[in-house]
Amino acid sequence: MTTCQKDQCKSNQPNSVFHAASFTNLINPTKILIVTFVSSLNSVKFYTKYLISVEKLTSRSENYSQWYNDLVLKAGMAEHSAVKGCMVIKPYGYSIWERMQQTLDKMFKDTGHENAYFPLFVPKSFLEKEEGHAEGFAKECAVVTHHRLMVDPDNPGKLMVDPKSKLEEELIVRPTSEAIIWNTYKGWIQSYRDLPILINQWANVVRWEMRTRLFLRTAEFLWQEGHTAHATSAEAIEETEKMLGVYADFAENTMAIPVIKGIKTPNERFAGALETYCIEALMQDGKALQAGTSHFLGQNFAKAFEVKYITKENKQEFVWATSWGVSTRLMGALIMTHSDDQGLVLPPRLAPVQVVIVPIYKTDEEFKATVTKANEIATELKALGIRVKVDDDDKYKPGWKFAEYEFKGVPVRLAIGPRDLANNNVELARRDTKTKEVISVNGLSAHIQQLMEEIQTSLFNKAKAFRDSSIREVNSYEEFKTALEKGGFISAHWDGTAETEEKIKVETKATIRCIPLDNPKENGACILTGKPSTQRVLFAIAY
RNA sequence: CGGGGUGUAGCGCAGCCUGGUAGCGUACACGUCUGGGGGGCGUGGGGUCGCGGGUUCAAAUCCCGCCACCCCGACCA
Repeated sequence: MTTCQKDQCKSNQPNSVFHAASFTNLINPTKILIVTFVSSLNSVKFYTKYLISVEKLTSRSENYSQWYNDLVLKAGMAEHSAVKGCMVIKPYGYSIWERMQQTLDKMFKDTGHENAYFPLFVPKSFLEKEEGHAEGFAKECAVVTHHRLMVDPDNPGKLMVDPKSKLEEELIVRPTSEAIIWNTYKGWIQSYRDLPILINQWANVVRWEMRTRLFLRTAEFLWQEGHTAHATSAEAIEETEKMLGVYADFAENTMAIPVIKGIKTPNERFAGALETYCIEALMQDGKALQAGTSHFLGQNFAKAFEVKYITKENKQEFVWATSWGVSTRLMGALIMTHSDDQGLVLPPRLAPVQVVIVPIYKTDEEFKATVTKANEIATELKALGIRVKVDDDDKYKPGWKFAEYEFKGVPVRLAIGPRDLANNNVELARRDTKTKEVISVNGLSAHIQQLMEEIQTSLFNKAKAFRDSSIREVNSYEEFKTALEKGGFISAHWDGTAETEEKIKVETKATIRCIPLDNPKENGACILTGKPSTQRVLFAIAY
């Protein structure tokens, strides 16, 4: 029985990534290739084997969700692991994450933060100290109860949990680190002189989600979590807002993803926070994605862990806290913001390879000549700090390489053949616009350097135009429901109650994504209850 | 947890209904002709058919049980 929805596909596997393979005994079968991918970073060459499929993608209009999945798998970003809900981040995907990390890490340090590392395990008694926090995370925790295995006496060759190794107290695999960190801060803080503490941690966390999606929601994910301690409320709020600004800056300028800065409603707040600030992005399918959060934790954790300091006036005060984080989920945002039916589209600032040069040749002489020229150009580009790769691999044909680098989102491709050599030209192809032009080698590197900026900006502008055109103001519940079908953000009045928010969520699946920070005050009537409202909020269906 | 699927070569799949030599494509190896958008031809290697029982002279195929994963929903960054 055919359940796959793709046209003509006979697969009975609805999630089949490889549709063409289901065209039994027909043309265009699945192709999977091992290619050697070479990236040059700081003169060091990394050779990595990638397993890549080169068959066509499901189109976005056909099935957005499947397009996303196929793309992540086929572009070699990540794959499902043997562990349910956990993914393997593959070298190409990880190299993008590394670039994100590097940029963010510098931004954190430039704003006065230092990195540290805290334990993976949180004793259960720590987690339960802050009540709201405990309740919020209780349902999704991995729990360590024993510390030893033994050979099963009844089942040779099998292991069993040694019942004698039961822990006195269960350890929770961190879903986030507030508890263990604030327990630690207790020992670090006595006086106002010890404040502020501005620490970031790069780590993995585990949240036992019922349903997972590559990058967007996995049981284990990589992130950074900042945890700061301050003497005053005002200082902590300033920190919270500052880091939200860092996130917005990073999303927009490095990832080319436009975001809306805002605060969450009490319903959507982080468990244990007094205020949750967020950046919200809009994906191509009209669904919103929370891209980062920054929390003002008040004195909740200080009180729970009894973290006090002595003021200049020799008085005891509880410490004020913030925490903030972004995760590998941003990888999902990156893909769903820019990529198309031909594969990944990467902004130059994050692309592991920014320019690929493909020599085209028939004879050995032509090979030597084109590769020599390619290397000359590459040297010039590298001198300008551009990440460039010359693909002189003779195992693959030019056409294959073109398709391959397009799929992997390399921003610019140069092709050099005998014809170009004769005319001192190269063929330059842009991934984002899919345009090609033949241009002179003279002044090429400067042109490309400029082009990198142009592509970066162009991607952002394109995404922003889409986002801006997807914000719709409505003034009635009927309008609201109609607008929801189109996707995007909906700007509407809300009476400010959790009941109304919940009812709208149940009836329409839309949630309040945020109350934008720069929101103008405006009197109106709640779209559901008609009660007075002083400002619009942004609703959307979210990932 | 509810609903729907799938486990057969590295990957994608057919074969199962109607039991009888494990097959196709691709990838891989070698040869050869090729080479400006995913090459052609030829040869070759590669398998605990998810696991455990049962029926049978004989099980990938029929029966029972189990496991795993994927997709859709509720929960969440």
